[in-house]
Amino acid sequence: MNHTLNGTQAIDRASTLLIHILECATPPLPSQLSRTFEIPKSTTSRILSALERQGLVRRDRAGAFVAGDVLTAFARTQNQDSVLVARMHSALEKLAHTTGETANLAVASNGEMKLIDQVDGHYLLGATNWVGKRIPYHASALGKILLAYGAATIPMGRLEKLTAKTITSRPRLLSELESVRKKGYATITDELEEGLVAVAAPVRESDGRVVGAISISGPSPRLTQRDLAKIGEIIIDEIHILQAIPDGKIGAA
Amino acid sequence: MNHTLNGTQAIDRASTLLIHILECATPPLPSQLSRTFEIPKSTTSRILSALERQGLVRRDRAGAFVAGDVLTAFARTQNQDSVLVARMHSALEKLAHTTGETANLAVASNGEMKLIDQVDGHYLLGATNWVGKRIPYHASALGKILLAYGAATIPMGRLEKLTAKTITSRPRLLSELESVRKKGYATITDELEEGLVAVAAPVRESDGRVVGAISISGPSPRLTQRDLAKIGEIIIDEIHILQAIPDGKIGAA
DNA sequence: ACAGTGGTTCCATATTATGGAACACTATCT
DNA sequence: AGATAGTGTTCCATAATATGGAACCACTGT
Repeated sequence: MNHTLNGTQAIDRASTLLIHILECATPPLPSQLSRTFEIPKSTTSRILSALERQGLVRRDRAGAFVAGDVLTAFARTQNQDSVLVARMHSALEKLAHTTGETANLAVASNGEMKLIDQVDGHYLLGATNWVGKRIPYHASALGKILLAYGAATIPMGRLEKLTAKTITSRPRLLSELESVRKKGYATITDELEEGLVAVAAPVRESDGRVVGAISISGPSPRLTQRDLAKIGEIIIDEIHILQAIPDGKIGAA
Repeated sequence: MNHTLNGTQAIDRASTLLIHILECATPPLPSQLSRTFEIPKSTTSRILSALERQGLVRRDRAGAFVAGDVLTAFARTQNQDSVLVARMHSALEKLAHTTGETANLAVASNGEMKLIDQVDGHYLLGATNWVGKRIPYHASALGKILLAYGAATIPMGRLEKLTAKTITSRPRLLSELESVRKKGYATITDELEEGLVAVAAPVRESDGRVVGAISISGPSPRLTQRDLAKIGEIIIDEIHILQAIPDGKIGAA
């Protein structure tokens, strides 16, 4: 009975059960899981015990399985974005309006950058919708900010070369980050995509921690290096104004 | 070389890797995982491929591992609470003020009820902090509401008997839910804890879907059945008033 | 009291996961 | 350029490990 070609029957079964538990609206009992996936009672029980021991699943009062603490904790870390979006959206709008270019808000999320809000400028040629896209740290203005201020760490492994101008050497990236910290803003020129330039500045939590970044990006013919520098300062000012407003803690759990 | 006493080496190793990936700030490469957990390269690679195939993990551009789509989707479903808390907090405050008793807000979350906000009344004897506590559907007023209006489904397995008065028979629970729908509110009397009574009413999304419930609870000597009925109506009114206010969509991603 | 359902533990069995070796690829150093 | 070190994947013989039937408890509801 060679079901799977590769040697991962146990892990495949465990994963299937785990995923089903996560996606199921009403927590399944061991017996149901056993029947649904045609895995013998005893095996099902053993797998679930293992997952439970690791904290990936948990039993509710009735013995049915729900997501475990490890996963709920993970979920919490993922979704602290909406507050930031709400707080910064007006800044994005104002920046997009005054510059005419596209404004973006990004946060560092588990290794990759997450773009969580965008306001388009009034030009026809401009950045397309980036929200949800995955963009590498080292080739974007937003990413350089997050790296420079410790909101993210330089990823392991190769630094992917996206264009001829992309920074792929670690020493060069480090010195670039140093200069970002000196200026207070970060720029890219053709490093992410040919003809695309951008400038970004940090968004801070009330305790000073950098938790995100805001950028303005557009085509290089329209934005000179001088423009970028000027816009960099404008972004910084705009964020400062917003952050002067005290915001009480919202929400409970 | 019998490492584990139970027969779950593969699952244990896979879980360990998965959890490490979720908790790691910077995504680990296969080689690092292999070294950290002293699992041979080949085995590590095979396990990671299996997890990737299932969508539990994903590779970033550099080949390092981050949480997969299944898990990020799960995270999204978990945290849509904060909006509701923000919208309903003032209602809780008003209810706690007018009744003097403790007000709670709950949502249905993956099988178990999640209490996400609470405002205490002015009595010294009252409900303690419930936020974060896990309370079964069938023995709480909030839970009965969520069940009655389809925001949650009756859990599989036994209905735990918490006190002598807890409803533990499924037919009885069904008829109770029927009567809840007739009245528009739900009550409990000594069913969750001896001497504790509560009344709850549904919170609806703009499309009419019930997504949560608000309750008032206190000691039975202070709240008669008549009081509960009256408060039930008050809660319903209060929620109606708030929900008349239109709320624009917030946030982007 | 008894049948029925659900869950866990046990243990002999062989299926399945294991890990060393060989291979392929890329960047860094000389 | 050529050499080297570090990484990731595939292959395959081996035995360690996961498997699942059966026995055993525990609990309801009839």
